[in-house]
Amino acid sequence: MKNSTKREEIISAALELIAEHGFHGAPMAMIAEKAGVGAGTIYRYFPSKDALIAELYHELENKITAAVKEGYPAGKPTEECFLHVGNALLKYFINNPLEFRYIEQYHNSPYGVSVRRDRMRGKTDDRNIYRAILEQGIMNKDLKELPFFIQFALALGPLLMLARDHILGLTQLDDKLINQTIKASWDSIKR
Amino acid sequence: MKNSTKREEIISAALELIAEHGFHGAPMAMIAEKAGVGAGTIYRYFPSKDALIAELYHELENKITAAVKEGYPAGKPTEECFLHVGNALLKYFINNPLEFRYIEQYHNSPYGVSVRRDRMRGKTDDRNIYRAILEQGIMNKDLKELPFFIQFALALGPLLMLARDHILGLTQLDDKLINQTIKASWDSIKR
Amino acid sequence: MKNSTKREEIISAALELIAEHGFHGAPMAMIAEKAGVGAGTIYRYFPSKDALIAELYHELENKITAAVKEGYPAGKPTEECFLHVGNALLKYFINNPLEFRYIEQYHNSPYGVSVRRDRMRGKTDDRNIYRAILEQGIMNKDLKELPFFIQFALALGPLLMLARDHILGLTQLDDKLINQTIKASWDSIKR
Amino acid sequence: MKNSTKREEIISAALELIAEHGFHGAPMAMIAEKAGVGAGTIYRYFPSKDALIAELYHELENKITAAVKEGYPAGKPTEECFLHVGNALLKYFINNPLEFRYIEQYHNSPYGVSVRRDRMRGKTDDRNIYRAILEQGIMNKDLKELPFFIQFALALGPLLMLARDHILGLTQLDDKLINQTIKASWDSIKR
DNA sequence: TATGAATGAGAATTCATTCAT
DNA sequence: TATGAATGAATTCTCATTCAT
Repeated sequence: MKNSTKREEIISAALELIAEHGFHGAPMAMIAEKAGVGAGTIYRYFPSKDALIAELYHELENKITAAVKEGYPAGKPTEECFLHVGNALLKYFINNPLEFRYIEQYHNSPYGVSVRRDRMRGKTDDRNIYRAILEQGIMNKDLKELPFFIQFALALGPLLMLARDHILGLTQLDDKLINQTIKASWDSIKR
Repeated sequence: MKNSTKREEIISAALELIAEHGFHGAPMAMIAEKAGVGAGTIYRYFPSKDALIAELYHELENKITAAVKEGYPAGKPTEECFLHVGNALLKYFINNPLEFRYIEQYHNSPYGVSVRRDRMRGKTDDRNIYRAILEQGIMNKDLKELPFFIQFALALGPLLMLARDHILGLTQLDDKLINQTIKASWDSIKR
Repeated sequence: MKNSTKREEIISAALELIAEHGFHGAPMAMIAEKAGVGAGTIYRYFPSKDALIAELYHELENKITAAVKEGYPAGKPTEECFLHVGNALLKYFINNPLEFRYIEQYHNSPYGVSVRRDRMRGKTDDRNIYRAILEQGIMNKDLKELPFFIQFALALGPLLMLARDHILGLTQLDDKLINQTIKASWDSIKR
Repeated sequence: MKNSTKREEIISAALELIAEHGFHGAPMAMIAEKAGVGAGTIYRYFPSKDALIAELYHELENKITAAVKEGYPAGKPTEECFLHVGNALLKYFINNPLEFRYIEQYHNSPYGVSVRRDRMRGKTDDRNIYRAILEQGIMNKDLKELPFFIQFALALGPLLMLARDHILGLTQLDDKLINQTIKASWDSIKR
C-alpha cells in the first residue's frame, strides 16, 4: 500500500507534467517534486526516465481498453458495435484529457514509432477492438471493400482529431455531437 | 542571394534533422553543420531556436496551401472541390514526408498549441480552404448539418492518420487507394 | 555467533566485490545483497564505508602476517629465513588473489597513503618480518650496506610485481619459478 | 596555440588533481575550475572523462619513453644499458612525482588492466626498452636463465616500489643511492 | 557578415547513509 | 537487532547562446 501510493504519485505527476509540457519539459526533478518524493526515489520504481514513460503509456492503454470494452454489445450488428466503441473512446478521451495528451505525445515521439509498428503487425492494442468490428463488417458485407488500415483511418482519424481540438479548448463537444460524429464516420466506411 | 542561400540551407537542414530526430534530437550545432555554416551564423538569420522552428513551420504551411490551391476547380460542385483538396493534400504529404513529419512534431509540442488556437479563431491556415468548401456545401445543402469543426475532423482526420501510417512505412498507398479514401470521407460529411 | 557470521558475510562480500570492481564499483547496496543482509545492517557493524574498507584491510594484513610466520625457520641463516618469507608471501598472494587485489587497491588509493606512512614509522606490518631478517643480515655482514628501505624494495618489489602479473593472468608461476625468483632477489641484497 | 594552451591547462589540471585525489576525487567540475575553463569546455577537447584519463596516460607514457631513451648507450654491454635505463627511469619518476602517481593510479584501475594485458603481448611500452636489454643479455649469456616476465619483475619491481616510497615522502633518495639500487637489482638478474 | 570556441545552466542518474518499522 | 525504502547531494555530460576575431 505504501509503495503503491508512492508509485502512483510518481505516475500521476509524470502524467500531468508530461501531458502539459512534453517529455522534455518535465525533468525528473520536477516530477519528483510534484509527486512529493525525493529525486532518487523515482529510480526505485522505474529504472530510467524512458522506462517510466513507457510504463505509464502501457498503463494508460490498458485503462482505455478496459473502458472501451465496458458495455460492448457483443453479437449485435456491426453498426451498433461501431457506435459503441467510437462513443466510448471519444468520451474517454474527453473526460481524461491528460491521458489523451500523454498518449498523443508518446505516439509522436521516437518512443511511439515502434509501438505503432507493433500494432500494425497485430499486437494487443485498442485498434484490435476495431479490428474485430471491421472484420465482422466485411464478412457481413456491411462495409466498403477497403484495406483495414484505411478503414481504421476513417474510423479513428476524425475521432482523434476531435478529441485533440476539444481538449485544447478549441471546440465544445456534448454527447449529442459526439454521437452524430461517430454516426457520420460510420457513413464513410459502411457500404 | 548569398544570404537567402544560407538561410535556405539552414531551413533545409533543420527540416530534415527535426523531422527525423525531433526537436531535441536536433541540436543547433548539428543543424549548422548539416547546413554548412557556423553555429553562430544561424543566429544571424533567426533570433533563437524557437524562432527558427516557428518560422520553418510557417513556411511549410504556405507551401502546402499553395500546392493544394493548384488546379482547384473553383465554381465546380462541392464534391469535386472536396475531392480535389483531399487528394492534393494527401499526395503532398506522401511526397513530402519530411515536411509532414515536421508539421506533426510541431503540432504535437508546446509550440504547436498556440498555433492551433489561432487557427480556430480564423487565421490563415490550410483549413481555410476546407472552410470555403464546407461553407459552400452547407449553403447548397450538400452537407450534413454539423458544426464546422466536426466536418473538419471528418474530412482531415482520416487523411492525416493515413499520411502518418504511410510515412512511417506501416502502409502502402497508391493513387487509387487515395482517391477511394477521400471519396469515403466525403460520404461521412455529405448529406 | 550470529553476529560474527553476519559480519563475516559482509567482510567477505566486500572483499570479493571490491577486489573485482574497485571501491567505486562496489556500492554498499551491492555488498549488502551479496552478503545476504539489509543495506542498513552493514552500518550496525561498521560506521561507514570507509571504516569497512579500512577494517577489512587490517584483517587481511593480520592473516598474511600469520601465514608468513608459519614455519618460519627462526635462528637459521639469514638466507634461509629470507627464502622462507619470500616463498610464503608470494604463494599466499597467488593462492588468495582477491586478497592481493584488495590490498593493492587499498594501497593505491587515498586510503592507503596514510597506512604506508605509518608503516615506515615502524607500526606493525608485514614488512616487520623482513625488518628482522634484514637487521640480522646486516649484523652478520650477510647483506650489502644499504638503507633498510632499499633492501625492502629489492626484496618485496619483484615479488609484488610478479604476484600482480600472475593474478591478472599475464603469467603462469609454479613453485620452481617462485623459488628461483626469490633466490634471484636474494642476490640483489646479499653482499 | 590558443587551443593547445587550453588543452594543456586541462591536461595539467587533470594530472595534478587525479594524481593527488584519485579518479573519483577529481570531478570534471574541479578539473575545469583548476584549468580555468568552463565545465563544458573540457568536452570540446575530450569526448568523456574516460577519454581524458586515457589520453593523459598515453601522453605520459610517451614522455617517459622519450626521457629514458635519451643518452641510451646503444651497442654497449648489457650491464651498462641496464644501469642507464634504471637510473633514467627512477630519476624521471622522482622528478615527476605527479606523473608517477597518475600512472600508478591508472595501472591500478579498470582502465589499466587492459593496457597491461596489451603490454605483455608486446605492444609499445616502456617495458620494451627492457625487453631489448634483456634479450641481448640472454643471448650474450650475461643473464640468468629465467623467463622474461621474471626478469622484468626483478628489474622494475624494486624501482617502482622505491619511487612510490620516495614520492610519498617515506624515504629520501639521492643519485648515489639510486645508482646503488639499480646496481643491486642488476645482481639479481645477472648470471 | 560569418565564425566556432567557450560557456554554464540544467538534465539524468547514482549511491552512502538514515530512520521508521 | 535488522531492515530496506527513501533521500538528496554530487556527478557526468549536453547544448542554446554569446562574442572576440
